[in-house]
Amino acid sequence: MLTQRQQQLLEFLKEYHSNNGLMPSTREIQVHFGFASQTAAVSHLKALEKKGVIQKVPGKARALVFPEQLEREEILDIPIYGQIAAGMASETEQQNEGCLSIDVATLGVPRSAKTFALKVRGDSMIDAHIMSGDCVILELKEPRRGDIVAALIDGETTLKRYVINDGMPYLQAENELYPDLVPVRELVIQGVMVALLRRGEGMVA
Amino acid sequence: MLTQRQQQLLEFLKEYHSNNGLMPSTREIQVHFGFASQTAAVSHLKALEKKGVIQKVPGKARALVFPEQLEREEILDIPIYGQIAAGMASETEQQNEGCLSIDVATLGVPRSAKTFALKVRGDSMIDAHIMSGDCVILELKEPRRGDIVAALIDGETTLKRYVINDGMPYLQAENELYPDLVPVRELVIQGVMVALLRRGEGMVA
DNA sequence: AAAGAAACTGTACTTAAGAACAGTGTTCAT
DNA sequence: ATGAACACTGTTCTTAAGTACAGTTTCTTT
Repeated sequence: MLTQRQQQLLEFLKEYHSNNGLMPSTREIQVHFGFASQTAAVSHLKALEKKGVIQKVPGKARALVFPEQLEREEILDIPIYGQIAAGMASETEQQNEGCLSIDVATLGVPRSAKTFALKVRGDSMIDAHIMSGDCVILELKEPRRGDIVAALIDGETTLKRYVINDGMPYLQAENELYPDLVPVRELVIQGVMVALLRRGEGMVA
Repeated sequence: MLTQRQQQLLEFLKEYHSNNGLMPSTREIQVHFGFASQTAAVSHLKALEKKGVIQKVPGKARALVFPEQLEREEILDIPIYGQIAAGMASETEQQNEGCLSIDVATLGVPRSAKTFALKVRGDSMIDAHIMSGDCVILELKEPRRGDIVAALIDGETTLKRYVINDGMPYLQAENELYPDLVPVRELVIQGVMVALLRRGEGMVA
């Protein structure tokens, strides 16, 4: 569909945008490709627009948009706080072990949601099909019964199911080998699981 | 950290950027807030930059960037082709049941990777902890032994583990209740699983 | 052989938009 | 009480950057 040259143009636009967070001007395109005339860049952009891979907003500067970009909701940058979220509530700086960037619509959370992620270690939630190594995305909100939550117990964060029995909240592991019910006194819920991301080379069980 | 007014400014920037795919000019900010002077917008932007929530590229038009945006890799828009990918190989238009937008770094795939997603139905891979309703993200590439793949069998796409026994490729379900080995003749591998996304309200098992 | 798209050159014009500078009034902490 | 940050007004200047139009050349494709 695109010619070779047009492909090159598009690639440059993507690269420039990715590096600088904004679109190049027609003259910047000109110098990048070594055109003697600015019009070369302009006509290429027109061709790209006609083929629908970019959109131009007339009259405005650097006003090129990728159509996909417009359809996206806001991208959330979800910090990964590590396997053990100990110190999260304290003033200790949470170590940021990278970031997950996901569209809010993809996650299915409200735009205003406060989210963070934890890497699961161990198999205490294996019966809920949460594996060691999975990234669990949590939202700061009130848990409802049956939710899977990250809770602070004895200075360590664990993932458990939040259940209510006779009005009393309990935490429950999803693995028969683990202590079935954790009675709850000083219960600090750090977040409610809203999504899970598993990634990896082999996806080997 | 930010004053009320500065928060309003930032929100406007985000909203405008989300809607238009580019940043507002200082004069657009001016009219939006009803300032009598363009300088009001300029000084607010300066304040926001000093506080580190935006970056300005001097001399360039509409050249405001959110720092998070720069750190992100390219965002992939992964189409969801539905539960049954029948017709994928044919010329039938793949129905696009939405999209997942995720940073390539978050996924851990090369920028050039051709990816798509399928919604899992059924529990044939439950022993690999892939649940019904999960979104499986697949890449178009050659499968290696042990990979989980989407394969076209009898006009229907199923998720199976790709194993090689005595040089012969097999497909294997990850559920004891299912036919254990699917002998392979006309094997069409549609994609290799590279990630999994589970989302939902209750995350109830 | 003609027509059309693709890939440019060259020049000129207009405006969108950043930048600079000199102020005013308010609040707020030292 | 005094400087400093905050939240503006008003004016001017400059340039960054889009737009328009008239060509040339080289391919295809019909």
